[in-house]
Amino acid sequence: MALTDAEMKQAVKIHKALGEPTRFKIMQVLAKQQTTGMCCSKLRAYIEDVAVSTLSHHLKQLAECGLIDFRKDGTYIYYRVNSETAQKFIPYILED
Amino acid sequence: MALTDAEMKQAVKIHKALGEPTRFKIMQVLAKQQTTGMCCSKLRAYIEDVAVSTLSHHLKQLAECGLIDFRKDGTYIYYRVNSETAQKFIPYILED
DNA sequence: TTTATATTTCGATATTTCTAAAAATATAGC
DNA sequence: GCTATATTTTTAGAAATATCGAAATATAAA
Repeated sequence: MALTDAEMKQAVKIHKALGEPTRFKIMQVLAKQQTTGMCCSKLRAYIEDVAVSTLSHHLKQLAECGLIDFRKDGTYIYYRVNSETAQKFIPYILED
Repeated sequence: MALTDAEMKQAVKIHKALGEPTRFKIMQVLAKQQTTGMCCSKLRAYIEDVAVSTLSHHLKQLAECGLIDFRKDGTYIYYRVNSETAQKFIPYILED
């Protein structure tokens, strides 16, 4: 591969993001809903007790490092795994 | 893959370890010295200004999550990447 | 046994991160 | 316009982490 400087910085951010149990769990849940995506409040049902605001912070961090994408639809925002980034840096999370 | 509970915990630890620039750099340096391994003081020459004690802490953390192994030889301790763990969780770091 | 070198552990401090409540923003429907 | 719902941003405190220097440990060599 031979990472560029930018890719190395992204890699560190990605690992930092995944190095926290709640965010790791979020990624696992989203990895199973690849196609449709999932909104913040629905995601919350899958995650152990955590405030919505906290969840929002985590989602922001996952989005900032490129691990997830989102699309707005009315008042909802649907989040889903960015499979290109995931495939590149953490392929194991996409495997069944 | 379908990670076991223990593997998920290890994965979080691994990502936390790599989510810090100095430790990420250490892994990159060690990934190039696969066969021989490298001792703490030699490693230091490759890493930006950091105290030996700090380097030691980082190496301990990388070893605890299974990313690196070490072998003692006199007063030296040679560290090297655990390629099985690396291949499983962060294969990209082993490529070229 | 003394000296030198390599590494780790301890203790203290500075910084970062996580978390949640409250306030703010955005959109939809009435 | 007002109300309700979904989400984000702000703020602040608590907990975790990174860092270093000094002391401790381990081994080798003189």
